[in-house]
Amino acid sequence: MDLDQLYERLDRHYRLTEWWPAESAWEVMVGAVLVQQTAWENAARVLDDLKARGILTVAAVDRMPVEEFEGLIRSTGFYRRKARTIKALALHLRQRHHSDPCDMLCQGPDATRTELLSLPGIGKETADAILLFAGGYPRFIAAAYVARVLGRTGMFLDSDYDRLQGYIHANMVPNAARYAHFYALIVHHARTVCRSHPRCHRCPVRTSCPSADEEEEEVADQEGEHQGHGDRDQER
DNA sequence: ACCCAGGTGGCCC
DNA sequence: GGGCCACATGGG
Repeated sequence: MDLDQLYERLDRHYRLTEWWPAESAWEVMVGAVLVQQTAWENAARVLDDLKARGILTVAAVDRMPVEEFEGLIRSTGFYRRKARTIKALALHLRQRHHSDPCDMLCQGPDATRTELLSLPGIGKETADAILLFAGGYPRFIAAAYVARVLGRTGMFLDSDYDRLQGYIHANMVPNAARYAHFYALIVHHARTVCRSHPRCHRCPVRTSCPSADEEEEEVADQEGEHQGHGDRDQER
């Protein structure tokens, strides 16, 4: 199995229609920070709240005291660090790019990436998410989920960020829309099926996966989806 | 009461 | 170059 085959099979199986809803480059940037080590639903709630308050703008965040912003994003976890990161990003955009995210992005992927990585709290993954989803540049996000899925299928066993990203870039046509879609498929697949404890019995690529665990009991086979919490009567 | 979540940076060797 | 840790809330 190669990357294109994995992509086709995940696409045919999951049929995702949207993966990073955002109405502006700034919304992508804020979302990329808020979603760090957090479920997307938590970040999305905060984004909706900021939007409803009319403060999902560079200028509004830039003017706001950091303590106030912390309170607004608290439910996404790591809120002190994330608040400082987003404030630093807003300050950087005001000082260097007329508070316009697109003014930074239009410099091109390499210059933009260097600037993003110079900011506290923005690492390779967050920078590449911004480049891909806000800038439309074909940079694949070599997240932990990607390493897990490609590792289990045996396609690529190295989880080092740069080497993993290099593998994707070298083995897939560098098309931003395709990268974004493929990334979304892998994230969805890793969260629902290829989890820490994988559910191989419902995996669309199990016949091509050397890690597939055939003898998975059929417990949750039907769509019942009751999470029983293994909390049965303890003593025998 | 666990484990996991669309990471990053600091410190250690 | 890796391994460990703090950062923090929310959901299953």
